Amino acid sequence: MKSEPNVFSIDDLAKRPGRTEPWDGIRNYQARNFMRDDMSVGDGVLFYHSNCSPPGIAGYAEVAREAYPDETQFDEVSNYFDEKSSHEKPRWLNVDVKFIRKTKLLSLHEMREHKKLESMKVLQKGSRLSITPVTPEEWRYIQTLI
DNA sequence: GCCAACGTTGGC
DNA sequence: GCCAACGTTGGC
Repeated sequence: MKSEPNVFSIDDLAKRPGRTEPWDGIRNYQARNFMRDDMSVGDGVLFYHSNCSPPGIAGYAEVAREAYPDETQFDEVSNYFDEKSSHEKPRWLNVDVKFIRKTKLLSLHEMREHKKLESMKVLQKGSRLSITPVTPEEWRYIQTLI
């Protein structure tokens, strides 16, 4: 899961009450569907710092609550407000994410040097999704690196 | 700041 | 349903 560290970093997550935070503000259907369909409580999360220097995986987290309506879509003063959404028919969802631990940064550059990671969705050309799946093989290999 | 690669919107 | 215009992401 990508986050811009100047907006919300792995350190910010560690400081939240219960070390847990709703992963709100997702306004892309594919990313929403990953949360809705493919993420369960206890699933591992790679916390990726994007739009920074250097970008890369900065820590481990886990899914702490399955997908539920994203409150920010109903908040008129929020940047994430969606006037086409309603409590009756919420359009956007989020999971809760819980801090596990920080890691040595596994930079994007370094990730690209590992052949066993070349299939990762997040490394594909043009990949812009802020949430992408990781295979068990990719997960296990990354654990040998950080 | 640039820009490639997407996703979304809306006229037709 | 097509597709041009526009907006966003995020590495560089």
